[in-house]
Amino acid sequence: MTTKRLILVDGSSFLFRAYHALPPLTSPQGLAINAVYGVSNMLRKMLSDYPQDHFAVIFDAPGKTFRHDLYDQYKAHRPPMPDDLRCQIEPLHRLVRAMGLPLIVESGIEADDVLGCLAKKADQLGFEVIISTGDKDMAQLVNAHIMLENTMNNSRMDVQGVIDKFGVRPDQIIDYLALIGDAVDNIPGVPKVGPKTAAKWLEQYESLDNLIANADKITGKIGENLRASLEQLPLSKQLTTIKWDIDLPYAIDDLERKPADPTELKALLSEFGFTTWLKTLGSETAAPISEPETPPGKTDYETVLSEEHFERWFAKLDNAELFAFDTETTSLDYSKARIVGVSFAVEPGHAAYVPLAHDYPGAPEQLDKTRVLERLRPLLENPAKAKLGQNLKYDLHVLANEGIDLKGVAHDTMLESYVYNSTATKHNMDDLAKKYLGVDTIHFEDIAGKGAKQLSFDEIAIEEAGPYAAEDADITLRLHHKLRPLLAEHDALYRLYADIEVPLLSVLARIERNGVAVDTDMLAQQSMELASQIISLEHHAHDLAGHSFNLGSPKQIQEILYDRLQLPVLKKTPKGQPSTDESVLQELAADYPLPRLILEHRSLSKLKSTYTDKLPEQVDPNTGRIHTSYHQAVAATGRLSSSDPNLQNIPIRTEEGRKIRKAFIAPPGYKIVAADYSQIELRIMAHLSGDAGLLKAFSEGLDVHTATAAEVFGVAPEQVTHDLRRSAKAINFGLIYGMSSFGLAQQLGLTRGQAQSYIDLYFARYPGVKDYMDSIRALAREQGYVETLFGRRLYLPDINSRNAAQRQYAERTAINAPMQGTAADIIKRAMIATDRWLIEAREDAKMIMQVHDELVFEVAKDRLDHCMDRIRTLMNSAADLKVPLLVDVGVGDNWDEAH
DNA sequence: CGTCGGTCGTAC
DNA sequence: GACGTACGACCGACGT
Repeated sequence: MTTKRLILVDGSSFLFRAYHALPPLTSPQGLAINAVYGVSNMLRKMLSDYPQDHFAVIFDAPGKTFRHDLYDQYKAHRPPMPDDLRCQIEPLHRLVRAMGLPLIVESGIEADDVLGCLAKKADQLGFEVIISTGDKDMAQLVNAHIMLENTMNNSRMDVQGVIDKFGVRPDQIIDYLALIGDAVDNIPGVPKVGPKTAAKWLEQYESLDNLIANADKITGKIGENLRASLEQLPLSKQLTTIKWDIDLPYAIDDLERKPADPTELKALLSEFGFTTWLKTLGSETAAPISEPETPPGKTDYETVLSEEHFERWFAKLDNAELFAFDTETTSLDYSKARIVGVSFAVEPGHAAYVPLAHDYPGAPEQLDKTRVLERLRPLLENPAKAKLGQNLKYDLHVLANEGIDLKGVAHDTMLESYVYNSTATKHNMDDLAKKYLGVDTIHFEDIAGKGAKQLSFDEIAIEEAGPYAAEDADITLRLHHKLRPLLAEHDALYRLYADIEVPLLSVLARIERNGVAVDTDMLAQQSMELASQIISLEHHAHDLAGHSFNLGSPKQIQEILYDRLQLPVLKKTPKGQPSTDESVLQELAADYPLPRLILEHRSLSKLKSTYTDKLPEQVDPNTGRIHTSYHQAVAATGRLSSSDPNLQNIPIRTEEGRKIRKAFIAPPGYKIVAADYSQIELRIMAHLSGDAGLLKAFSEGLDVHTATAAEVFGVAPEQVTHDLRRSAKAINFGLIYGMSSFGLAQQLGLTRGQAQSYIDLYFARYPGVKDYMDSIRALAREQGYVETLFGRRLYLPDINSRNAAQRQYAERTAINAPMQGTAADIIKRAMIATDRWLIEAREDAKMIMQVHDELVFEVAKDRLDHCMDRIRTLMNSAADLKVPLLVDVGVGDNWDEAH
C-alpha cells in the first residue's frame, strides 16, 4: 500500500519570483504575461513530476491580515505591487482552474498560513506533504512527513536538508527567523545578528526563550544588541510564526486534480500567446489519474491500402495527444533495416497497419512508401507531438535510415517495464503482453517461420502481417496505459524513467550511429601473427601429449590432464567435472609443462576468434566503422550492455590484448578522448556508508588502495609495498561484490582464516562500511528490494529464501547493486548532459562509446583543450556526492593511447 | 543442420 | 557453495 501524498504549491511566492526572474514578455494583446508564463511552466513540471497526487495551489488574497493587527509596521516598507504584476494574478488564477487544479485564495489569511494549516492537517491524516515554495520561512513546517521543494531550482529539503542549510532544526526556524528579522517584511531582528550568529546561539541555547533567559551571558556589542531587543523579540517571533491552527473549510481528500478543461485551456493559452504549450496540449493534459482499464474484448485492426483510409488515420494521429507507433522492417540489425510498413494506435483495441514495401508474388498494390513517409515526416519530426513505442531506439534508427529525424520521444514501454521492475520479466513485447495484459500475442515466428527458411517481413503476406503489426502498436499503447500508472506510484522511479532512461534512448541511438573507426589492416596483421603462434603452440602441445587433440576443447583437455597424465584435481566445475579453468591451470603450470601451453593457447585464440578475426567482419561497409548496439533494459542493476560487437569487453589488462585497442582509431584531423571515473564504485561506497576513514581518503585525494593497505596492515602509506597494495585492492573490490573470506582467500592465495582476519581488520578500520553492509542487508530483507542513490530499485525475492545459497546470492546482490547501479545512474546522467552540450554547442566532436565508467569521444584536434575541459566538468557534476567525483581524461590517436 | 547447456574468458 | 554485472566463442550432445 502506498502513502497518499499532497502537493501544495505556494503560488504567491512563485508569482513574485517568476515576475522578477523573467524578461517582460507580453501576450498577443500586449499585456504583461511573464509571471503567468513562469508559474505555469513550474506547475506543468509539478504535474508531470507528481501525476498521481493530491494537489492545491495557494495564493495570497489582497487586504490586511492578523499580522497587520499585531504590528502596524508589518510589510510597511514593501513597495506596492507593480501594476504589470497585479494584472497577471487574475489570468493566472483562471489558468490554474482550467488546468484542473484546486485553487485556494483565502481573504484575511496569508498564503503561508493556509499552506501551514493544510500541511499539518494532511500530515495528521497520514499524508506525505510536499510544499513547493521559494520562501525560506516555510522551513519551520518541515518534519518527517512534510518536505519543501523549490521547483524553480529543483532543490528539495527534508529535516536534514533544513539542518544542512540553516544550521538549525525545523522546530528552531521560528526563533532563528525572529533573531535575524526580515527587511522585506519589515520584521525587526537583533541588529548585527545574521544567519551565522543566530544558528550559533540556537545551537548553544536550543531555543529563543532560553537564549533570552541567558541574555546576560552574551558578551560584547552583540550581547548589548540582544539585550536591547528583548522586548521586541516576542513580537518578531509571533510575526514569523506560521499559524497552522486555523480551521479551513477544505477536506484534504477533496484536493484532487480534476481533468483539465480543454476548451477553456486552449482559449487561455491562445489568449496568452503560449503557442508551444498549445501545440503540446495533448500529452500535457492527459488524464492525471490512471487511464481507465479498457481491456478490449474484441480488437479492431485495420490494414491501410488507400489514400482516403490513410488520411483518416493521419488526422487521428495529428489530433492525438499521444500515439503508439511501430515500424516493420527487413532486418533486426538496425543499420541494415529498411521500412516495410508502419503501424499506429491511438486508443486501446484500435490500430492500423500501413504496408509500404511488401514484395512477394501476388502482393497487392500498396501506398507509395516515399509519399507516405513524407506525409508523416512533419508529425514524426515534431518534438511537440508525443510518441510512444516499444524499444523506440530501434525505430529511431529505422526512420533515420529513411532520412527521418524522429522527435517527441515521450514514452517507451520497454523502459517503463525495466524501471518498474528490472528482473520480473524480460522486456520484450511478447513477454510484457503476457505478464501485464494477460494477452498472448502473435509471435514473429508464427507468421515468418523460423530457421533458415524464415521469411523477411517484406515477404510476409499482408493479410498475415497486418494483424501482427497492428497488434504491436495496440499492445504497446495498452502496456503504456498499464505501466505508466504503476511507475507513477513511486515518483523516484518515474523520475528515473522520465529524466534519465527516456532521454538516454536518443543519446544511445546517436552513439550507435556515430560508430567507431577501426584499423582493419592492423587487426588482420594481428590475426596472422596470432595464427602462427597458435599453430606453434598446438604442435608443441601435441608433442607433449603424445597425440593430436583439440586445444580448444575443455573436455579433451580434461581427459588428457586428469585421466592420462593423472594430474591432481584442484577444483571442479559446477557440474562436478574436474575444472581446467585459468586458476587451475595456473597452479598446475608450476609443476607441469602442458598447462602453461594450454593457457597461452587459450589466451591467444580468445584474442583471435573474439576480437582480431571478428571485429573486421563487423565493420559497416557504408560507413567504414563499427556500430555496436547498446541495450538499455538488460542488466538488472541499471548498467548498459553492448553487443554485436560487445565493445565493453575489449581487452586492456595484458600487453597482448591492449594491441587490439590500438586498432580503435580516430580519423584524420581527430583524436580519441577517453574520460573515465576514477574508482567510482568505491567513492559511492564512501558516500553511501558515510565512513569517515574512506571519506577522508578520497577527500584528501589519496590512492585508495594504498590508503586501505596502510590502515589494514598498520603501516605508513609510504611503506605500503606492491604486494600489500595488491591485497588491499582485492579487499576493496571484494567488498563491492559482497565478498566472503573464501573468495578473498582464493583471490590472494591465503588460507580462509588469514583472509577472514584481513576482513575483520578492514571492518575494524572502516566501521562505517561494516555498518552500511549490515544495514543494507537488513533493509533488503525488510523491504524486499534495494535502491540506488537515484531511486532505481532492484527487487530481491530470494533475500529471505530458506535455501542458503540462494539467500546468500541475493545478499551479495543487495550489497553490490546499489553501488553498481548508482554508478550506472551517474554516468547515464553524464551522457545526457554531454550529448546535450555537444548538440547545442555544435561541437566538432562525437560521443562514440560507453564502457560502464568511461566515455569515449572523437574530437577535432583544434577543439581538444576545450572539449576535454567540458567533458571533465560535465562528468564531474553528474552527481553531488560526499566525495569528489574524479575524472581522468586522456587523449591519443587510438583508444589505447587515450588511457 | 540448428539449438542449447556447459565451460571458459574478456571487460568494469 | 563460496565475488557482482554483462557478451560471446567454442564444444559437443541432442533433436529434426
